[in-house]
Amino acid sequence: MARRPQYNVDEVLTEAIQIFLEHGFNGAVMDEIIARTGFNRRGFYLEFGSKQQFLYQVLEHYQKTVLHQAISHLENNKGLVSITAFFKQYIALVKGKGCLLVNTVTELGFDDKQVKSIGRHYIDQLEIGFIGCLERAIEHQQVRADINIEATALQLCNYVQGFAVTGILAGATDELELATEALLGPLAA
Amino acid sequence: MARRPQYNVDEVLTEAIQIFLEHGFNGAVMDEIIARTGFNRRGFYLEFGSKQQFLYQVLEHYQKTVLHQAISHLENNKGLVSITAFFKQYIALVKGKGCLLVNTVTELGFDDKQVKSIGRHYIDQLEIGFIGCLERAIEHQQVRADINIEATALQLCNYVQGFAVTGILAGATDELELATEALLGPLAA
DNA sequence: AGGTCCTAAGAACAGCTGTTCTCTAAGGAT
DNA sequence: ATCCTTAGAGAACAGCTGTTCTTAGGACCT
Repeated sequence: MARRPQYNVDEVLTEAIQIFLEHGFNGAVMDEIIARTGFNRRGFYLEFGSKQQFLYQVLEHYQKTVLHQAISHLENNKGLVSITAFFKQYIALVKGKGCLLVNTVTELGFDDKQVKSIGRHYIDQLEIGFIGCLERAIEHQQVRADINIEATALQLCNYVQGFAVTGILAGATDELELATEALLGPLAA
Repeated sequence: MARRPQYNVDEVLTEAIQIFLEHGFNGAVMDEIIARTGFNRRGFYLEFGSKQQFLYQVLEHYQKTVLHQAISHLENNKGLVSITAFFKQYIALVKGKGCLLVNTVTELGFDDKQVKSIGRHYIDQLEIGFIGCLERAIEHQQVRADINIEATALQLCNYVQGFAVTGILAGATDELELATEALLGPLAA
């Protein structure tokens, strides 16, 4: 045996999230990725193969470590409370930064079918989570019984993507929180 | 005098919208821009100076010729009808394509302050339009009188940005229309 | 301690990108 | 018809980008 790697793949992926958020995929250059992740070129290509395949792993890491913090609330499925908790958490995650998944879809969605597919699965996951919570919320009479669950879930999904964009433009204001109140208020029973 | 240019700046800008929508800013290369716009390199740099300044002009053109088709409905200010018309038109514009302004903000928003500024102005413009229409709608008792106008306008703005993202991922389905019904329904008086 | 395997650092490379330059000829003015 | 300005096509260029290769040194095992 010989020396062991000094880098930690998880730390590399975490730092890469920041880099891609700042510059996009095509705007992020290998020199910066190497420098900021504390990686080295040889190891990088041994580990990931290419910049593009690296992106896929970063996206997966982003979903597991960042987005999951919000989505786990939906998976708890405690009705309206879970939805409210999801939005609160999600806003905290994207405020001032945006969402790496959304940014990647808007940048590469046409050229890269895999990115598009990842994006679709993400939306599906969200929709399923919302539908579950809405069903539970109706059971417990937390929301109006006459809402169309599927349409409302789509509405909420759409809303989430909006935050990802507005989050980049919104400064320190509480625009996002205000908008969420207007969104969830009318649903309540 | 001598020869006149064979290209038409408006046509060039219109074709460029497509190119940037497909590949993003950094992903769109000059060779394709030159080839598809029927432009020539020399004329391009005489006319626009650089790829980046070209982008700003394309964005302006995009707002004037594409987004304005939707926003003009808000400027009509006929209350809820205008808002409904806006969404219908906007969905048609971004379905299967996305929004160039949103794509550019998510790709370059951190590095390019001018792009960020353009994005902010766009959101402000939307918000003002929505507020005007909501005020009118309340006057005419088209929506519930107890809504918070500012918060609802923010909510609608956010929604618009969501469509820009979902529009890329949604295929030929009517997800977007369904979601809009769920959005505007609860507002109605 | 010494040998050996494998890592870190970065030089090197080929291809690409945005931009500039050259040269030819189109076409309006006279 | 001729001149002369300027557009068009693309060659040329410098700098950059992703990727590979070289080299020197570090750490684990015996």
